[in-house]
Amino acid sequence: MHPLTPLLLPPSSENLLLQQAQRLAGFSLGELAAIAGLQIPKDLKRDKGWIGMLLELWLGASAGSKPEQDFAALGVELKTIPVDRQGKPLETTFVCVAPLTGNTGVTWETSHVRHKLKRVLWVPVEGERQIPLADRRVGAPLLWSPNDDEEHQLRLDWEELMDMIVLGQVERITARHGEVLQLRPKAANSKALTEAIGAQGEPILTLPRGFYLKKNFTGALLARHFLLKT
DNA sequence: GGCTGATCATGT
DNA sequence: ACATGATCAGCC
Repeated sequence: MHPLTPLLLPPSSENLLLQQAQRLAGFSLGELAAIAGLQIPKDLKRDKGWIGMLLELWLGASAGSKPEQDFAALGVELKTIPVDRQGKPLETTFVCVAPLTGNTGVTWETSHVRHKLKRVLWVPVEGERQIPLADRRVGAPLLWSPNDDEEHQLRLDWEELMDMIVLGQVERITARHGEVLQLRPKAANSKALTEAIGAQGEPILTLPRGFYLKKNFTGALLARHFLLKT
C-alpha cells in the first residue's frame, strides 16, 4: 500500500491533472519507477523517451504514439523538460514534425505548432548527466499557455520558417533561423528521407524536420513561473 | 516512413 | 561550454 499511485485513466479536469503532477514533485525517478513497477535503464542513451513515458504513466496520459494532445479531452500537452540545478533547460523542446509539402493555405492560426502549444503541462526533471538516472528528481509542474508576447514570437518564427519551406528553401534552413522556434532534423538517422519542395518548385527528398523550442524561450517561461509567481 | 517520446555527441 | 545536426526505441 503506497500513498502515491499512478493515474489509471486520464484526469477529468485540468485541476486534477495539476494536482497529480504536484504530488510527484520531489520524488526521484527511481522511486516513481519502483512504485509503478518499471525497470529503470542505466542511462538514456538507448531510452531517450523514457522519462516522458514514465510521467505519462503517472499522469494517466494515453501512452505514446497518437498525433494528438496527451490529454485530448482537456486540450493539454505534456512536456517533460530536463533542467540544471538552477532550473534552466538543458535541451531544446521538440514540438511537432514540420510539414514540408501540402502547405497551401496553412496559417499560424491553423498550424500544428500553435495547436500543440496552446496549453502545456511542463514537468521539469533534473537532467544533469552526473546525476544517476534513478536519483534525478521531478520538479514542480507548470500549467502554461503562451501569453501575447510569446505567441507573437512563435508566430513570427513559424512564418519565417514556413515561408522558406513553401518557397523551396528548406535545405537552406539551419537551427540558427528563428529566435525562439527552430527547425532541425527529426529522424531515425541522417539517411531517412521525406518529400519536400525544391528551389525550382520540383519535388525533392530531404531529411524530415521538426519544430523545436529554443532554450531561451522555455527558460524564460519557467523562470517567469518560479521566480515571479506570487 | 512517420509519428510518439526525446537526448546524444561532435564541432566550433 | 554549448548549440547544431544526428540519433535511439516502439508502434502502426
